[in-house]
Amino acid sequence: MQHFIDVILPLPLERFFTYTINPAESEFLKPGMRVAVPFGKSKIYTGIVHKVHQENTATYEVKDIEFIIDEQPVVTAGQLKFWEWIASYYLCAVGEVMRAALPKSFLLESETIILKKDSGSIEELDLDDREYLVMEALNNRNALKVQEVMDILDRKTVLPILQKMINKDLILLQEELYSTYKAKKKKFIYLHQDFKEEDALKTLLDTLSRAPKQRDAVMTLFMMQTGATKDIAKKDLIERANVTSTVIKSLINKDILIEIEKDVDRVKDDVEDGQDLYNLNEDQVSALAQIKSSFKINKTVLLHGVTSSGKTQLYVQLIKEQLEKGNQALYLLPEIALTTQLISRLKAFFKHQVLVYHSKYNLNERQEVWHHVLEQKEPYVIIGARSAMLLPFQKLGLIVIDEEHESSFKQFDPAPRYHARDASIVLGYMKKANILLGSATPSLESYHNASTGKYQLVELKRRYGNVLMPEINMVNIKEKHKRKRMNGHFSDTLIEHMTEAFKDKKQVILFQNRRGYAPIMECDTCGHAPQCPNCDVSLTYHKYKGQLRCHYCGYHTFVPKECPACSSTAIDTKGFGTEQIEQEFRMLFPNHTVARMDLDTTRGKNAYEKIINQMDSGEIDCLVGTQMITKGLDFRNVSLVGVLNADSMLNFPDFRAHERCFQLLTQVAGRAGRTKERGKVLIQSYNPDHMILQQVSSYDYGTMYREQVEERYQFKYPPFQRLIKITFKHRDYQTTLDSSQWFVDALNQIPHGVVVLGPEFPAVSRVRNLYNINVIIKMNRQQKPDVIKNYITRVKKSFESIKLYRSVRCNIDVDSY
DNA sequence: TTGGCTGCATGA
DNA sequence: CATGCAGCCAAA
Repeated sequence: MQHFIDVILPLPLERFFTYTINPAESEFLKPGMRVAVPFGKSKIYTGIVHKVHQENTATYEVKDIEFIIDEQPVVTAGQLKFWEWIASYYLCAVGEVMRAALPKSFLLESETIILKKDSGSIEELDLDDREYLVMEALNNRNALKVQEVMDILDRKTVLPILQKMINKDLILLQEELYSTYKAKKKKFIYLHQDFKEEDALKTLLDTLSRAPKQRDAVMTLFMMQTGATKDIAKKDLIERANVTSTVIKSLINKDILIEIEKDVDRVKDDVEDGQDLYNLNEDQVSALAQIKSSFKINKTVLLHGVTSSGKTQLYVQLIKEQLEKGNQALYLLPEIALTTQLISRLKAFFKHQVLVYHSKYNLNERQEVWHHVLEQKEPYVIIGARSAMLLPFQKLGLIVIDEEHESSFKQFDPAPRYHARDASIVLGYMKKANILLGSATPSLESYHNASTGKYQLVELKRRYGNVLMPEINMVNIKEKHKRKRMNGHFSDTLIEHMTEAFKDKKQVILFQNRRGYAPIMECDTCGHAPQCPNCDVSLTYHKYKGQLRCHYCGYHTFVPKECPACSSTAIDTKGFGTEQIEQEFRMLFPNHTVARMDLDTTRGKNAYEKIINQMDSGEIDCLVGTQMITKGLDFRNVSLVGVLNADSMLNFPDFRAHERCFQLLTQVAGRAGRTKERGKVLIQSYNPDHMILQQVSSYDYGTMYREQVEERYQFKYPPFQRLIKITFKHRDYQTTLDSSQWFVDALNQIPHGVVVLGPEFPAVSRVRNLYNINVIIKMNRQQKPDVIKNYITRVKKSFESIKLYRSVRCNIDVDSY
């Protein structure tokens, strides 16, 4: 009997691929193991075994697998099921989910290596120019990758040349599989066997009396060893004994000390001891009880707690109980809220039971976390951004989704375009885990689910320690302009309050949801505004760098001295961003320090942390930032938050604009006065009477919810309807338009009256030289999503078989937020 | 997604 | 006719 396996490959292909294996392999291989398989003419990929079977239905010649990578499955059966759910719900290939789920280091890559065969002098050989170049390069480096040959010869098709060279017996190809994973090594120091006895040690110390530093080192090592359970790291020894590494080295040379390099487990390394998380207050105790009773009947809970009401403490309690039961817990946060502040607090509480998983962590660390979760030697709490839900959970008891309203839980590009909140709720059902959503400003969807009884709503209405919610006041800048009370973009009221705050040695946060100096630079004479050559947007002026930048594609040029259209030198800017606010601040408050926090200033690896630390230590008086500052930052000494212009957020052409604006402003406001004294928030706006702003200032989530939900109902938006967005991209305008129109026409033949909107150009209709067109499909809750999704998939398949439209890229985004 | 194959335009 | 490039299609 023949044996086969079906394999998932990390490619955007619909199908599994079948390979032959021998009976022993068939015995050994289990779903979830990795195998290296040949695919295509020359490639080797890492695949995941999906199924081991004996059914030969193939009409083609089935290939053998290359080799087996794992002893044990690295992917659980539960994960495979979950992957398939994601693929079918979000309309993508399982392979794409696999690629998103596995740490990159799990995917071995084949790279064809070219080796030099004959060591004879190249001058003697009969070579043409290209062969000569390749041979010369091989003489210098003796191994080349195909990619490097392409670079050397500056052309794409090198394989025929290489083939010829193989035929001439000049080179050989080596298919090499390699893993990029390298365990972190650490050097440890041990005392040589001979000196373990006390007498021997004494004699040794005597002989070292003329080398006091070496003597110290040995003494210190001996002291560190006594009573210690762990091995002594070289670094620690050097530090403790206060000697240089040369001292250690000479001791090693004398065979007195031994140095051994060992793999250390990054994850378990270095946990600092810390304090307990404080006790719960009355409100929290009752909220906790409510949550637990809902969990008993397997109901998902939405925890609506005002900013700084101590939601985290509840999470910690619930997580603790799970860990005590020996379960795993998953704590999802938006990327940006995963600060060291929070992680170190949790590490202090849960010690080594905390695992952190997000994109800032390097591959090796992610691989280690994966193995820890899989092997579950201990109950762990995994704190992570959206991709953490793809870990190989075993006994998952609890999923906490904090800041559940955050749109960054949704992955946009590339596929799978999943929403981590929604998908992890499904994961929770599959794993029979309790689910807790938390937010100070819940998304309308979740709140709607709570009010229809699908979720249980639990509220925390007071701040921890009974600190009052900050007082929010509006500043009408239309008025202020009229009365000439504006100083740049600062109203007199804002300046007054800032001065006061600084007098009390308090800090201030200023919020402007736009980076750069000014979003538009415009010629006063002819009105010409420099545009991005690749995208359909104006370039943003960055004064500090003297550049005009495109925020969509990263294009940048120098600022023109005169208008490129009419040569006038009267060039002005429109609008303002964080950079301009920072500059105006320096003029207004020359004696106070300011820092800016936005995408531009947090590029570097630790830049973000650095700003937070400076803010914490009080080095900075004022922090100017974009929405980056709204997420989970906990500064104790901020008494005032200023929003420079709330209007830009209200006038966004998106059905979620008002909800977002409410959430954003409420969250920024929450940064003020987190301890004892009541904080203040000033919101500058041209429309201070706008509903949303009024609701923000009175903390009226309820009214906001009711009004918005009514609008959503009226205009057929979520949570009443499901949205699927299809985006078409192509460098040619007409092709994009035609192709999307074709798609719409095909979709309109869906029988059950699904609403298809578009083709529609988005606000920015061209990005990176590609035209973008959206088509939106709306379906109501009665319609079967599976049926419609199947139909969409069918339409997409026929779309892709049209020659004319083949080069149009077509992305399907289910529940596009 | 990748690579190779096909077909076509280009150039000596 | 060789070379180069674009578009198409299979991959197990």
